[in-house]
Parts: sequence; structure tokens; C-alpha cells
Amino acid sequence: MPLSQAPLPLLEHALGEAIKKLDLDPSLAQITPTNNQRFGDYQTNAALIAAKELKSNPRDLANQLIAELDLEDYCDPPEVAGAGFINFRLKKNFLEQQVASLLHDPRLGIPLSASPRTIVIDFSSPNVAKPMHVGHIRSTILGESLLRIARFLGHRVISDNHLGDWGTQFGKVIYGLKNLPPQAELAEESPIEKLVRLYRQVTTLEREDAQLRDVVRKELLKLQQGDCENRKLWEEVVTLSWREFEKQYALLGVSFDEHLGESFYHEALQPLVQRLLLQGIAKRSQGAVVIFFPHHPTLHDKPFLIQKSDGAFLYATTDLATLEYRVTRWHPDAIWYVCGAPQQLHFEQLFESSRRLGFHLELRHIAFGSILGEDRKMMKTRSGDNIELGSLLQEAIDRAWKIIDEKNPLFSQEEKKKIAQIVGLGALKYADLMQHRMTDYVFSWEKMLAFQGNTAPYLQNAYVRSRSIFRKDESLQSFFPSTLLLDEEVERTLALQLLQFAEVIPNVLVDARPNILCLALYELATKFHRFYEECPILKAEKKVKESRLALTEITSRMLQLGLNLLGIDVPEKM
RNA sequence: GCACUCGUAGCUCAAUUGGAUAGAGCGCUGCCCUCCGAAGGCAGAGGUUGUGGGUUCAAUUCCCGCCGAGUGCACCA
Repeated sequence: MPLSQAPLPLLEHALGEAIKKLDLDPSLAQITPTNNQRFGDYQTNAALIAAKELKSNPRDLANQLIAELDLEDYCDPPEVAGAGFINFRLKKNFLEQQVASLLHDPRLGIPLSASPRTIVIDFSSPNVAKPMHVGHIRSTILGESLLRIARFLGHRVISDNHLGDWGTQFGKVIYGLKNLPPQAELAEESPIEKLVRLYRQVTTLEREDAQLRDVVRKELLKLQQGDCENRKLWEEVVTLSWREFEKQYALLGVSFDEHLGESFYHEALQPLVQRLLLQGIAKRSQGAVVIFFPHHPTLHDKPFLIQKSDGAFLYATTDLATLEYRVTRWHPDAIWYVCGAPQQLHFEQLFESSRRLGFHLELRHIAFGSILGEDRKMMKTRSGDNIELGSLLQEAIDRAWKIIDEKNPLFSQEEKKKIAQIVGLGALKYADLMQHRMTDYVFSWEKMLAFQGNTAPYLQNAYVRSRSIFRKDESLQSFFPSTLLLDEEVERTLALQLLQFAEVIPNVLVDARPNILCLALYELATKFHRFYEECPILKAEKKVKESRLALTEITSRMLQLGLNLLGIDVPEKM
């Protein structure tokens, strides 16, 4: 029997053999889990699809396939149902053995990728000296999760935080540092708060004073031309900001292999533009340098501006230079950009341009929708500002603390603090990840922190419940039954879910959708709860007790692993 | 004007990428702790998947038209 513990490859292999014997299209050897127990555990639509090509009867074809199928080691005899579906139901003792073997497998049956790739993931990308807003939060959480999953599957992943450290905000901040009086009453503010305050003050002042805008622009120009004083201020600002970001990333459990900001590519921009002009990829137009896509179906009327008429470079220029650098530095098979949906046009243009430059790797914009307030508009504070990451994280922790304090007042202060962090931040991350990434979703503290429904606290609680039984009795820690007993329907249902977990993880990366993993975890927790209610463990007879403990053990490890792949921690008590 | 994304239960969202009777949570109506965490579980009510066509044995999913929402489109990032 093959090493893989997931049933799907076994079934597909057997189906493939049968298809070969009947001389049908080998790509039809596809099997999916059923969505309803009535139809067994797995189904294939192969006969339906093949019958269409051959213009024959699908049910007859299905019966012919079944006759050639050799899977009696692990499957009850398959049945033809409906229009020509073939339904498979795993044998009880096969299920029992396979699930038992998960006990010895630290990967819980999840195979390494057969074709590991080198992937650069670009995510988070906050702007230095500007408050991080909700868009960055989604990018950070989503990016980190994809990174963890890709690494777990054996890919070589480089995470690169493309900091906005060279933008127009520096004109404002430098002007503010030079000209705005220090405010005594705010002496206690942190350096980063001061930068944000200056940024906002200058933004406000500019709105009323057109002349000031020119002064601010000149400060930026001076910086970019290498002015000594501005350069020094810039360095301080970048260092301070990064130190602050690092604190927040540590809290979130996020880390980067690189954080090469826009400034890193500054020197490369002029030569890049020259080269693009020389190769005829870009053209001069109205004083600026532009890439056109005259033959592209949707981009023909959407020029890509890479140098302004005043000589300054743009976002697009830096992104092209960055792409080029990454290709030569890492030789990646893919670069993924975790960035909001509004920038889809930009990435389409960027990718099209890079193909013209001769880069033919996979370039993927992993877009996501907006986070909305209860009023269904982009989430803002009451005063209309963007919500800052720091305050959001703190509120999540504070709210979780209140709930824990209410439910478990006897926990020590230290325990409460630790649990509040795990639960609060977990809830925040999970609320984001469980959503289909393209949907704009309404942010709600009540919902994400609820113990009912598809939330992190619900999953964390399932984990806590599963661990609590092992605290009852230390001797329960070491047991490894070589096979299980799955006599109750709820046990079988749980066992199947445990086995199918391995099939879910690789699917997450197909379309960069951690919400598939969330759904699997939620179903796992639900099925576990049902099992835990219905099946007594400690009182059960020895063999049954061991089997049920094993199910509990595997469930808790799977919840922990799955949440970890989402960047979410689990508490032992809550 | 062009492009992108979306429209599913009263509300917030799913639907394993074209499969069988469209599922959860909240809210609503009832149940279940002399048993490991009730921070849980069970059952019920709730739907013409915005709308009209098309492709298919099969469409929430793919194609076209309309209606509605959000976002973006030459010197911000």
C-alpha cells in the first residue's frame, strides 16, 4: 500500500487504472469528497463526462468502470447512483487503520509537495511614517498564512516586506520635523506617534495652503537628490518606524526574510527606464515615459506611467525594478503579491510589462476586498481617520481579556493576560481568513469573539476541551493503539474528517484561499464536539476508551496544526 | 465612457472551482448536564441564488444582455 495516508490518491490511482483498461481519457481519473453522507464518502463524475464524448449511456459506462475497479482492500463495492455518479464508501477497518497511523505522523498525513517551488511572497508593505491601516492588516494576515502553508508543504518561500520608505509622505514629515514647534503637552507621545501626528498636521495645513505644498515637495526633492540633512532625518524616521513595525509583527507572530523598501531600488530606476526606452517597450509621451499596450484587449486604453514629466519615478517604476531584482536574486518560480483589490489594474500592467521584459515566471496578484464598518463603508474611526494597527490589536486583546475575566475570574492575572492575547489576536486573524478573500466583509468584534459559529474562540475552545481530558489523568498521555474501533456513526464521521484534512491543505494554495482551511477546521471542531457529547470516554471499556482517546488526541493536534498554519496560537485553558 | 470585483435565508457569510435535496452562525421556537469544559450539543421554521436569455445529462458556479453596489483608469503609493 502506498505511504500516503489520504484515501483520495489511492482511489484516484485505482480509477486511473480502470480508465486505462477501458481506453478512456486518463484526465478523467478525478474523485471528490461527497457533500452528503447518503452518497458515500467519495464520488466520481468520470462516467458522466466520458459518456458525453462517446455519446453513450453514462450509467452503463459507470458499471463498466466499476467492473474494472480494483479497490477491495479499502473500499466497499462502489455503486452507481443518479445520472451516472460512482459512489465510494471506505471500508471500516481501512478507516480504522489509517486514522490510527496518524498518531505516529507529525505531519498528520499531509504530504510534502511533489514539485517544490521557490516562491517570493510580497506582503504587508506598510508605509513608513504613515499610519498602517486596515488594508495592511489583511495583507499581513493573509500573507503570513500563505507563507506558513507553502513552507509546510515543502516550498522554498522568501517573504519580502516591500516597505513604502521613499514616498511623498517624507516631504511632509521632514517639513514637519523642521518647522512645526514641538508640542509640550504631547511630550509623552512615542516617536512613532509624533511622526504620525506631524504627517497629519502637514496634510491638514497643505489643504488650505497651496504654497506650502510646493515647499513640502521641495523637501522631498532635496531628499531624493541626496541632501545631507534630509537624508539624515529620513534615516532616523525609517529606523524608528521599522522598530515600531517589528514590535507589531512580533505580537502577530509575523516575520520577514527581507524588508527591502522602495529606497533600495532607487539607483536602479534611471537605468531601467533607459533600457525600457531603448528596447522600445516604453515611449516618451507628453513629456513623460509611458508603456502602452496597444494590442491588449483591455489594457489598450490604459497606459502605464513609469516616469513623470518632471523626471520623478513612480510606484510602477519601483515595482518593475523590484521584480527584476527578485528574479535575479532568488530565481523564483513564482512571485505572489498580497495586495488589495483596488490595485488590480496596476498589477495587470506590471505583469504585462514584465513579460515584455522577458520574465516568464508565475506572477500572481492575490487580491482581497475591503474591511467595512458596521455602516458598510470602509472602516474608519469616528473622526474619519484610518484605523491604526496598534490600536486594533490592543482592542482585540482588551476585549478578549474582559470575556475571560468574566467567564473565569479565578485565573491568575498572568494567565488571563496570556490567554487574552492568544484569543484576541486569534479572533482578529481568523475573522479575516475565514472569509473568501475577495468579499468585502463587515468588521464586528462581537462576531469574531463569539464562541458560537465559525470563529477562532470556537476552535480554540474545541482544542481546550480536547486537552482537558488528558489533564484528568497523566497516564492517558502515552497510548498508541495500532487500530481504532469506529462503531458509532459520529466516530466514523470524525475519523473521515481527520483523514480528509490532508486533502484540504494543498488546495488552499491553488487559489490562495485560507478560508478553505478555516472551513475544514470548523467542520472538524463541530464533528469533534458532536463525538465528545455522544461518546463517553473515561467510562468506556478499555479498547473503546483507547480508540476514543486516540481520536481526541489526533483532533487536538490537528486543530493546533491547522490554526498554526493560519498564524493562530492555541491556549491550554481559556 | 472603459475595466475590475461583487449581488445567495431577516442579518453576517459559505458552497471543496460544473455535480445529486444550496449549507453555517446570529436572531426566532422547543429540547439536552447524578458523564471527560453547557465557553457545548440536538431538533424546527426560514431560499424562484438580483433579473432575462444561452451552453450542458447537470449552472450559485461558464457565456451574453439588463438592474443595483463598490473600486480603479496620465504625472499619488
